[in-house]
Amino acid sequence: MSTSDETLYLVDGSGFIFRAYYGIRAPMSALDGTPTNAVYGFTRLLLNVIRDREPTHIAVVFDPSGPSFRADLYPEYKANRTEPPDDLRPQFNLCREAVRALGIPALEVARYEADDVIGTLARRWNARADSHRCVIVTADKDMMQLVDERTLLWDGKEKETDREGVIERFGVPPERVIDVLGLAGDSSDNIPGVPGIGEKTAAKLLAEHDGMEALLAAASTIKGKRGENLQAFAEQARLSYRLATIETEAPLAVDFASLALTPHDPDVLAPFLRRLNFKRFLKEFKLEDHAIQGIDRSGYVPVLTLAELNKALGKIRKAGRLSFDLETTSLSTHDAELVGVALCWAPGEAVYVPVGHRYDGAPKQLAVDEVLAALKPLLEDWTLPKYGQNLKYEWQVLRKYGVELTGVAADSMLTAYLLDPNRQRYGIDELSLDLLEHSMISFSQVTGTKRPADHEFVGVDIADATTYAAEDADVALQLCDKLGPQLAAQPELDTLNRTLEVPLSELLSRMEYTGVRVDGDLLRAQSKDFGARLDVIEAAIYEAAGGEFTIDSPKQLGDILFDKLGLTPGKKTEKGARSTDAQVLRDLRAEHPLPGLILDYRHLSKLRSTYLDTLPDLIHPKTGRVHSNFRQAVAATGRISSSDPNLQNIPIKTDEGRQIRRAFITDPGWKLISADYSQVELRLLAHYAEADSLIDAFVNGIDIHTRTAADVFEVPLEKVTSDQRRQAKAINYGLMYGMSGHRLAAELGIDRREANAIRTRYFKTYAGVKRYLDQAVEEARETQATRTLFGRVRPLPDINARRWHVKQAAERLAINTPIQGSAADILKRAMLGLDAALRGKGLQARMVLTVHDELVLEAPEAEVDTVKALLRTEMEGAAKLRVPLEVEVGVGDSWAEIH
DNA sequence: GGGCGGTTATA
DNA sequence: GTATAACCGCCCG
Repeated sequence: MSTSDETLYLVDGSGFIFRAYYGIRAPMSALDGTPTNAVYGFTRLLLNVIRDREPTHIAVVFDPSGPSFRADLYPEYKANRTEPPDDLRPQFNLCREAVRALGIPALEVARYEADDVIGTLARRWNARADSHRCVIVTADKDMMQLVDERTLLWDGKEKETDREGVIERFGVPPERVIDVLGLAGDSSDNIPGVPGIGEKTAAKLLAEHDGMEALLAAASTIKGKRGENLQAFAEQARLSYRLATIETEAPLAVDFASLALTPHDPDVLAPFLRRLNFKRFLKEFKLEDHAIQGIDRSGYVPVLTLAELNKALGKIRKAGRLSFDLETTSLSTHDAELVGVALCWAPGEAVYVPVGHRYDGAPKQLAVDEVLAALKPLLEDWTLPKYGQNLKYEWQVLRKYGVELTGVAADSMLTAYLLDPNRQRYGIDELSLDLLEHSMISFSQVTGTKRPADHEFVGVDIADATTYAAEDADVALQLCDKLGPQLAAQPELDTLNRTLEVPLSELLSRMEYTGVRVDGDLLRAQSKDFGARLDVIEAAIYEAAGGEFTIDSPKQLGDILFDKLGLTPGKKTEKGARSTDAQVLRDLRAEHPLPGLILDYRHLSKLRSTYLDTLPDLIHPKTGRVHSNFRQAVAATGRISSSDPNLQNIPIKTDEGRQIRRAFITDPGWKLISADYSQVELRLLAHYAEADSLIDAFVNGIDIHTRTAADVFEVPLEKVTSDQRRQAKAINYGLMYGMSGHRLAAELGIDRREANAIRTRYFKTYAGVKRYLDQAVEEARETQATRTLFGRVRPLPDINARRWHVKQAAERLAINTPIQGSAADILKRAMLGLDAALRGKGLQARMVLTVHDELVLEAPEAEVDTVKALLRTEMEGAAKLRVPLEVEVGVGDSWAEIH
């Protein structure tokens, strides 16, 4: 075999995990949220070794989990080590996985530390042939005792340590390193050594004596305390010497051939890197598009004839279930035309029915009408369970074609969301990768082009489209099959899925489809007006600043304010720059005219760019309406979010902003009706806390902040000042967010002592609130999760974190999530109840917007009174709490007229 | 063009 | 102090 010039790299695995952990403080996490900073740094090191150092052989050695033989010699050995931090613990095994994924042998020997295994291997390796070299990759100085002519240390970066390096570091050659450690001890390993002797002294003494034993023998000739200690602690020095000695004859059987460096297997490495979200490495290895053949795609068949379609439908009927996915020309449902339908009835068994592929040489396909006619009975059969991913979209497209999808058993996206609402994304690709460990074929792999654009699927080859589309339906089914049992194991979540989220996705599909009417001309006119005002402010800003600059750049603005004008900087931004946010600018208004002008500019500019200039372009030409996307699997608390455009942050607080709501209108003869819950979150707090005084106020319709002020400041209700009410309001809201005393003080503009006094009085009056806050945190600690009134669960992995601020943040979630989440559940229940009532009565009225505690409907004028009554009943009856739920309803021709 | 920091709109 | 979405500038590849 090979005999010359081989180099073995031995990596101190355990040591580098800690170094990577403390070296990379930036938060990083895998797809499932596991922290990965240490794994990343560790993997980077391994890559550096392989790429830059070109080893012929390599092994990574880890410390065993149990105690080493040294603990038998000395029970205190390494007894000073603290437990690894919580966010490091899960990374140990991931690092071992990383080693395996790179095709590198990982070694671990019970009762022998990594040092011993490395020492043993190094000696045996060098004994094989004169030409062999060994490089120990470590940052541990103790390893220096192993250095010789053919063994050197490397720190993983630049520094190499040979014999000269050891003498430089310790003042003694490698063979005397153990003597130094025996005398000086090693605080990191809890090796005692001799009191009063450190490394420098040890080296000095050893220069005069031939080794530690010789020194100890001559101890009586050394004067002073040092000599006394050397005599008194001679045994301790000998013990330390033994502890510090790396065992080079550890019992292990290693075939060096198995340590030869082999190329990694992309089928192993790619999924690992994906799971850990190491995009950088995927790129470096050019593995971005590497597919894992986790799912067999051979069962995917295109369907081009009616006979084939009917055969597939027979299989679906026989299987008794159907997962499907629609391919269309556009993600915007009002523009979407069917291009094909994927149908799957069992894992791996799916067909793709193209109906609209147009390209040179495209085969004749079934007509969309005949396909839908054949599918309609199945899609509308409520006894045939349907599955899919984000069926909210399918509902809309099918509705366009006159098909009313019924009998949805599960939506993989919603199921995954209920089981873990903390995920960042619920795309089918990621769910597949993460939960099925299957990498789906990407659009780019199918088409060779980057991203799907409108109409692009039309030109995709049917064979490719079959793979792509059928896989979507297949994976959705497999996800549902995998997650379904997990959901069923939690009855409350299962109920939420069946009775709340799935029906709601259908309702949201109708709301999106309907959209809301927006007066584009009005917005454009307002934009013009704002533009003129902004021109004036802009000129004044340049005047005040003494020159032109990019006002929208916080960086440039900061330079002007704090350097050029010399104003007093306030708080810092996250990255350490001087903040120019509204709070800072308000505080600076007394110093200079510029900050006030910037505030005015920002206000108008924000409104113009976000609403006035954007909304008119989002009015759909066919409907004259804006169709927002109501997203059901985004907010970890259970709220619905809105995007493209976000209609949940339309201004209301300022008069100028509120004008924008004048553009939200409805059709002639119709009215907008808005209903919002009055202080639903505070009512939930009162309910949870069973706080009598709060409950009493809600029951009797007393203003809750006034009541709180009366209780806390010990004055009669009618004597509460507006300032006291304002303070009470800040407390009530602050508590729901888990606010600190420090922040309360800042909020109220009082000092900490006063704030604490107010806090104390509050908790004395509302002992139940204190009890709730404590209980919420306590329960979260025990269950590592928090839940809403209706059983929606949010895992809180950080609730027992070691790091104070991390734990603190989780505690605030434990307090706030049940409140915000229960409010979200209640609104969702109300939406479904209201929808059922409207349909039951055959009314034309329909929901158009949902804004956390508010519902906006449009209704023919004749229905307004009925709808108002239904809104009250359904919203107030959506939950039975210890306090009544109250709803305020308003009617108008525009959204601005209502509140 | 993508990603991120800073800022601000809402409940 | 909770939950979002979206804009702009700026730096990067």
